[in-house]
Amino acid sequence: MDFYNKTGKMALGSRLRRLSEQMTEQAAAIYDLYQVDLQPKWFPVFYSLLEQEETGKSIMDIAREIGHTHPSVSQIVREMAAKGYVTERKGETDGRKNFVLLSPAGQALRQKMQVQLEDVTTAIEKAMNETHHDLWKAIGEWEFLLEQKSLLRRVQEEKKQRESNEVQIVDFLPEHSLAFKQLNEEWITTWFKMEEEDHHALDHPKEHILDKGGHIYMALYQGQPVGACGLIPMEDGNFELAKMAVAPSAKGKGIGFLLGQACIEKARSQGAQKLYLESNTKLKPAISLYHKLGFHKVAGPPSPYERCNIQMELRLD
Amino acid sequence: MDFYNKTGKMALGSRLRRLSEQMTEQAAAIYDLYQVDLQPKWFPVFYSLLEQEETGKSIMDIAREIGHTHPSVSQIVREMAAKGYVTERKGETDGRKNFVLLSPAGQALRQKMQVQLEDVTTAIEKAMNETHHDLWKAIGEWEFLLEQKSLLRRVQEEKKQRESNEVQIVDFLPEHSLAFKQLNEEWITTWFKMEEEDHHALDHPKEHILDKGGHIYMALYQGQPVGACGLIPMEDGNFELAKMAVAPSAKGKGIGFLLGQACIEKARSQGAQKLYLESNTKLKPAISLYHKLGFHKVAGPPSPYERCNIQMELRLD
DNA sequence: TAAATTTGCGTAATCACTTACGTAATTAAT
DNA sequence: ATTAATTACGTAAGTGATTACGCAAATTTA
Repeated sequence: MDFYNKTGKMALGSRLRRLSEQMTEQAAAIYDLYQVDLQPKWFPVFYSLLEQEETGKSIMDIAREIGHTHPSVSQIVREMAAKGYVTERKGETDGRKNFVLLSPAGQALRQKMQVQLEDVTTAIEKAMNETHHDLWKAIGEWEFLLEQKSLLRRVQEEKKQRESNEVQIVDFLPEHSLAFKQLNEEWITTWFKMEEEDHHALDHPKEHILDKGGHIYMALYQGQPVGACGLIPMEDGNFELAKMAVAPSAKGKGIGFLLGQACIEKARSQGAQKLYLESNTKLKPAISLYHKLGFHKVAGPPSPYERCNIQMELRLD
Repeated sequence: MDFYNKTGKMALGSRLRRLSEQMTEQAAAIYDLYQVDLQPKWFPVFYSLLEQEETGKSIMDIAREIGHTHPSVSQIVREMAAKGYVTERKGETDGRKNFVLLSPAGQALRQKMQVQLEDVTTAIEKAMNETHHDLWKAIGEWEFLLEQKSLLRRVQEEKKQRESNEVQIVDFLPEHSLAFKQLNEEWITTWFKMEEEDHHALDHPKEHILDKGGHIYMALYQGQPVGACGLIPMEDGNFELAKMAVAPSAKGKGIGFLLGQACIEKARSQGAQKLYLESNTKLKPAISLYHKLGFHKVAGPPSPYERCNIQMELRLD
């Protein structure tokens, strides 16, 4: 297929499907050649039953083993039973189960298939010797890769990384005032309600944060402010990380992490030894972000905010 | 999938199918992630249309390019047209054709997909870097292999070779008399009718062939006689290859070839310089077997057999 | 120039799976 | 000891491809 040389890797799925369909079609002809009355789709079930257990295997056992869904196995078993190759038996201790066993006729098929399986195996192995890249092993590796981390997850990570490269962390400017307020109001009102303290800091960031020796970083994505985070000086010379907010529409770009990193660096450069923060355990993603940044839970001084039920800190030395 | 480590290579088809199904499922989720309103199955068609030709592409053009059947393309195009991503136009010079073109809406999708395609490609390429065996290239190689020679053909060859190892070529014994006659009668009566000469040779092989210095080989498969072939001395000191017969049930085991080889060797050891035979062009497989054995067409002396319309010979020196 | 064959493509049926859903049996939680 | 959740499995419907078939247009052959 020349076509797939042009599309590139993203057509991997389509390409695989085409190849597998070709092979299944050939398989049917091969069963014919050996006059084995077995449909290719039965093969995994049949093979699973060869490993004979006295009591047979339940539908779910087989499904799990061969990696199909149970309705698929159920249907295949019904078809095989109609041909007399398997017998079904209700579970004695567990009445829901349906134990499937190869019948004598099924056992006879096994004999007949023996030669076929050998021929097919040699044919495929000979073909494989003509290739440089081992399809069999490659499939195995991909099954493993996808089990570890789905393709979706892999693409999500790629997206996140690309987008976070497009995120700029900049110092707060007067023109960010409105965005700073809105971003914070948004998350506070979705989870809690605005408190007295919030209004002070959000309406007058210059007076309440910057002029007191604090700092504010803004995150810009495609030029638009989509995140904010403040450093507020504490009495002991350290800083509190506060007013961290990211627009919901800009989630998944690693913006919180970038803002956090910027703040940590700033605090360190200001000679702080610790970074402190207050949050709420309801905010799971936030807490896990703080963990990722290196914060850990501490028992701190009482907070002026009602919504605070967890306090964390990060040692900078 | 542990299971497929037990089944061995013959489950290659089943295994491929499972992997491709997993990937297609993931693909759908990925389109969702980028909010691209495109079904994974549309991808090959869509991609083919990106390579824009002013006039569009006909259904068959697309089908051939992406390696699907035309009904599949036809249906996908219908679905895409319903969403407004493509426009259809009847052929002007050829009224049967249906030219498909990406609509402006389709063009817009292309823009939107650009980033997604890049992310997916990098994700897959990164995953591929974690593997030792290149799935992409392996698939390409297999597509090529199967195009050259189908899996069925490969298995057939394997079967033939294995079975021909189980074929024994033995000298004629009195106990083979009946088989010798029946094997020959069978093919003669299916194609022609028995002639005077046939009865002589088949009823009394000893007198008409062996005692005159000729020779007969029998082919045994699983102990049963399934083929025969005679060498009849000619006046010029050479031999005629005749009475070659193989049971229809034993076709495809290379028996004819083995019998032919045995006869050729015998003739050579008897000091013959040429081997001669008479046949009929209706018997295509036989003629091609003779060619494979090295015979070529000649104009020989008139034959006593009515059914003879081709004469061949093989030089032994 | 008429008849036969080939080609393009749409519709319907089929295939080998899947999800969705329902029922009954078993196990866990309150 | 109920109630709730889980598990086993069957049936029905859906999915993305395929073959089978039929019609009409175009091309080849007689």
